[in-house]
Amino acid sequence: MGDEKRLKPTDSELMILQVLWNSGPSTVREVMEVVEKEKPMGYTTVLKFMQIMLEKGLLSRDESSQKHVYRAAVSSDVTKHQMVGEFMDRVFEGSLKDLVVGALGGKKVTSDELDEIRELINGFEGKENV
Amino acid sequence: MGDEKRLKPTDSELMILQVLWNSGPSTVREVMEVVEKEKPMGYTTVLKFMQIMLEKGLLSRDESSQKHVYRAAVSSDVTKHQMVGEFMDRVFEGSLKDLVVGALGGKKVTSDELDEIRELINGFEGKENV
DNA sequence: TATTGATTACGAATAATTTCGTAGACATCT
DNA sequence: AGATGTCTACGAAATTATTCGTAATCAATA
Repeated sequence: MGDEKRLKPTDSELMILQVLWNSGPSTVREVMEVVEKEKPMGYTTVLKFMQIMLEKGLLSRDESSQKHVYRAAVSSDVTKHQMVGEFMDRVFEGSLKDLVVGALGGKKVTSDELDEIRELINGFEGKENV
Repeated sequence: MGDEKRLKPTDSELMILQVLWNSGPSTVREVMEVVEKEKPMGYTTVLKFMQIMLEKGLLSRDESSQKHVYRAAVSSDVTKHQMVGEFMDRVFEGSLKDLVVGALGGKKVTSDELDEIRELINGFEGKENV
């Protein structure tokens, strides 16, 4: 069953994953062009990260062309779920409620957002246990 | 108004803050004894962190006794709120809804927890703006 | 085939974080 | 006073993350 690997992508690694999740399989240059808008970063820097991520198993690549095409080897859903789980443990001692309080606290939230979340919660009711 | 300082306590710094938030003002040894249960760490390591945090303004201390007594200089609420804000931006591109989906996703959640959160959301209704 | 342009591979510099050894200060107890 | 134990200060090693320069490779093309 499930492999309990604990991924903890660094900030830079996460940025790259986000691009691949959003845009699908891409070359280093394509990733770099998107990343650069957010955070200026040389081509070889991005390349290096992606090579490291390949070794770690965060990415896979197609080398059939001279321009290697990378793709995320971990899913957005699973990775983000793991990350929020870790974060919740670390910052809110595992309390989902406190996480939500923290996210809402002091902030202006539109009632549309609240509605959306309410729906989510309701949609979850009933399937608490696998 | 408001100082827009972006705190980003490291993992170790957060652990120390958590102890001080939970236990109140404490000596290095007291903090160390709590921290150690979670993560083995030498006395001088904890001391060093607390000295660094003092410089950064995360802690303040009372030096009137030979055993310095440290206290958190940043509030739990504000710090955690900032942290979850940053996290939400970084991982979920700012979407509160996606954060909640991520936290719930694939997980077993008790209906008590769901109830709590529903209440929270309801309690928030109405005061969306300031 | 030589030149140009883009790519990957590699190694290493820099920076940030974590870790701890050692020295000196201070109090307590013989 | 001298020995012991606990404390702080300081510096620096070790580790992890970020950054990029340089060389080698490959393809298109002049």
